[in-house]
Amino acid sequence: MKKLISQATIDRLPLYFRTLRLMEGEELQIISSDELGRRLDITPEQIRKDLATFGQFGRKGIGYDVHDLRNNIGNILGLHNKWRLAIVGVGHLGGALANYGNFASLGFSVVALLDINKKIIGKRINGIKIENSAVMKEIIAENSVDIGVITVPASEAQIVAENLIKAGVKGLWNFAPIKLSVPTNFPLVNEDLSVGLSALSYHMSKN
Amino acid sequence: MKKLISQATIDRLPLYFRTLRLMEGEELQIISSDELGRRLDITPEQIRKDLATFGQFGRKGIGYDVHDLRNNIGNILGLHNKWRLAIVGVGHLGGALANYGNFASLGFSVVALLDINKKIIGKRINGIKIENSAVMKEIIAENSVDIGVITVPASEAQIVAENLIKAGVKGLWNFAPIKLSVPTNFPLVNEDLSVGLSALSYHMSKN
DNA sequence: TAGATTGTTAATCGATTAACAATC
DNA sequence: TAGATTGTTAATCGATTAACAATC
Repeated sequence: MKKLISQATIDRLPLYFRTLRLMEGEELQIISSDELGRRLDITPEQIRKDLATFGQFGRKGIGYDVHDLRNNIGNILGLHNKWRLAIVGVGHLGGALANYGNFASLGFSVVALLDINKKIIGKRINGIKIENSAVMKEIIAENSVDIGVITVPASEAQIVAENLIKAGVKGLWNFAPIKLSVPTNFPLVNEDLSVGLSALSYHMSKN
Repeated sequence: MKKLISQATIDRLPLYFRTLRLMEGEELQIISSDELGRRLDITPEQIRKDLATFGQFGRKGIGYDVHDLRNNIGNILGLHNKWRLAIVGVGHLGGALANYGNFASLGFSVVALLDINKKIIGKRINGIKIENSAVMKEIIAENSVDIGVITVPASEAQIVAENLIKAGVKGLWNFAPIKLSVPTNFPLVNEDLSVGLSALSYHMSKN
């Protein structure tokens, strides 16, 4: 009987993780749910409830050990896994992600780049050679890729997703603005920039 | 007495909008909530409920006119506004967004680029000159900028946000991984890529 | 008319908030 | 001890799902 954990809770954990890391940098030893909540504009009750989903990490009357809690949340999120990414579609966005430094500190590294554009195949970004998508299966296997990053046009995204799954990736990070069909429970996260931008437009229009 | 509309509903509207646009391309005239739901993996009840929040757009026994509904949703989202964007921080991500074509079709256009790096000030991306962030106020005013896009490092994001608001932007689209403090109800949308990536890590770790 | 489909009310489900005993 | 703070149960709130009358 699997306990179901809400997506809202899972999406807050990275915020806690990041803030705790900042606090470690500030040499803070102990933190209360109250202070953590103040920094993130999240109620302390919400934080305690989220953490209680996974165990008991604090001490009554005291608070949470910053380092321990950061470690525990990192483990819950699986950030110790050193995930290996392949980016499919090395256009502007794919190229930007290949260069983006923020993921490395969370344990993610880009190990392969794939495209179908002959003009850029063979070029290198950050030392990584852009390979032909036609040999995706081999590249994914050779580089032990865990996560496929989809930054191709929407029209190509579904077939790329299927090929990545066939090639053996364990999860997909999709930037193409389209609903992908994947096997039930296959790990997939969509980063749909136009949703956020449209929501911003909505809120601005009301004012 | 303002009726409160859930963020979940607002975030689904862009999905409806996009799908309806595809359907227009397919020359579809009429669509049911059932068919629209099938394409997006959303229940037809949910779709009807979302739409009912804003009015009555369908015909009983018939369905929705694809073109009309697309237009209505576009109006609700404020996509007729031709929003003008300024990107602050022209690194890899900022540069990628400056080149990104998907927004233009939704009515957003990038009209200004700002950075503090002397090495890139004066260069052009897509014909737009990178200006010095020191003259932000003037650039924002001259170009009638509506939306500030924050793609600077997290350490700079708060001050950039404050400067953009002072300069007169009406909304912020923030890519820096940090909680920004802005005036109550000031339109702000966060695109925190590390949240999605961490959630993906979580789901992959469970398997 | 019979079948299809919306718009809306009612029922259910799930997430957040409040309250508080335990305990440092 | 008194004050602080967690972990957890109960209460509330809000969002989704179900049901169905209206109607094309």
